Amino acid sequence: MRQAPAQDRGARSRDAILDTAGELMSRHGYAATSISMISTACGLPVSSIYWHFRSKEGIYVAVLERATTVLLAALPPAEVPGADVTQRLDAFLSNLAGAFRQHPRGVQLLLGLGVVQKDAGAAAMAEVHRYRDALVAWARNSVSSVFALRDRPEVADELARFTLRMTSGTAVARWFEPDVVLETEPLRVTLPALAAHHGVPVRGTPVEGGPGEDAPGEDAPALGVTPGTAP
Amino acid sequence: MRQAPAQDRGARSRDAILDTAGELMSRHGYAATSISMISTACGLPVSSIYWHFRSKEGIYVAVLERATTVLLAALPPAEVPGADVTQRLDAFLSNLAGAFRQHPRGVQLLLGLGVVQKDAGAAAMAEVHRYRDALVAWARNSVSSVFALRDRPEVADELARFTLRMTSGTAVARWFEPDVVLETEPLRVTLPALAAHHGVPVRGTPVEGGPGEDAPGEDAPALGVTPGTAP
DNA sequence: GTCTATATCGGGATAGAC
DNA sequence: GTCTATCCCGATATAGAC
Repeated sequence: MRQAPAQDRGARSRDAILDTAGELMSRHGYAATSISMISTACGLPVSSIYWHFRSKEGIYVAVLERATTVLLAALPPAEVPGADVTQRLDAFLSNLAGAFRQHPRGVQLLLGLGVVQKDAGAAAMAEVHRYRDALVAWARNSVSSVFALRDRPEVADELARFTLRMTSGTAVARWFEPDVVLETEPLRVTLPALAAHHGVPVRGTPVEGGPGEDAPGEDAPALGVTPGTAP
Repeated sequence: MRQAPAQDRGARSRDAILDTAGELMSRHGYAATSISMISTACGLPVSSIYWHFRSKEGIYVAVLERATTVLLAALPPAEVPGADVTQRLDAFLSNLAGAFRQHPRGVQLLLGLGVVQKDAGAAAMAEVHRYRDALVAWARNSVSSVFALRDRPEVADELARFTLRMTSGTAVARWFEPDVVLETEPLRVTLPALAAHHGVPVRGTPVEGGPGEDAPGEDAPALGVTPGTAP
């Protein structure tokens, strides 16, 4: 039987195409990434690419789909195990930063960088919206769990938007300085401040409720990053 | 003398080209914006565009240059008149949000959205870096003035980066929801929190110092946008 | 499933009349 | 300064042998 090896080779080619396409599209954007670039980068001829995918838009959709799968697998869905708010927040931010560090291209693609409006067809844009919304929902559920905001959906929404905008901005900065990572410390400070500003009780943060500790501390709580972010 | 009208017409054509090119490039990105799109959008034939500008890259550089001029004119350079930290912060954020609201395309272009890496040539990328750096410098000087950080340049740098990343993220969000504006309230809350976290004394913010007012006010101070932004 | 070869179209850029 | 007409190349996509 030679069918199995052939199928295997096809699947590996498909993966290779998606790998290089994701790399190139996240770096150059959808419009600036040509099929020939993908072809020369991954070694396979153009028509093989068209055998695996109907069109350029099809490649893009497939890249998005796989990036979503990988990324959502890397993001524990809003369980946030810690008992303390600070611990849960650290776990959440650690997950976010870990995903950003390990799958930066996926983050860039899912946040919609790389496409601008009608570059791609309507179907592709709809997919981008879907995946982007999925990320937003994950962030909203996570912060809702971190700060116990079941009855304050507006606050959860604002905190999630705030977090994702910082993430987007950092992804943009990565275009110019590839070494940039998502800094968790500013978010660890500002998210509780935002929550407190909306009247959400937050323990261990500089809010007027508990005057016992006046100094927030120069050093962060030094909670170790949660292991297990890398599957 | 017919020279004056002719020159005037040429200058107006040049402006029209830059207007439409800036609009299209900020919406579709550099690579996805074609000369023919610009031609049909502004009415002038392709060769007229090439008479005014050497190449597509030349158009892009000119668009960036003009956006920088307009934007930096709309941003009072780090004077920040208020006596109180809160007042100065409000003025700063009001200026930033006003510029974002009135020149969103310029902000998008200067922040580097619309180009991804080597889309344009090396010269254009260098220009993007220059202009982006100018924006960063403006933000750093502004926050330095707001929080009196002459002797804490590191803190000024972090606050400026934080602010511009939020701005970048908001600009990205504008691709998907064109109505999105730069929200000043989260920044008004989080910037003092970040400053306080670094040991910078901040008066009138929800830090343990002054518990008199806990609510900074739901409504914005309604500081008028600076006039004279549109020449 | 993979390759060579090719059709077709649109992009950037130029020539030269007016 | 503006227009028409054109060159050249690269991009998407397809045909058909292997």
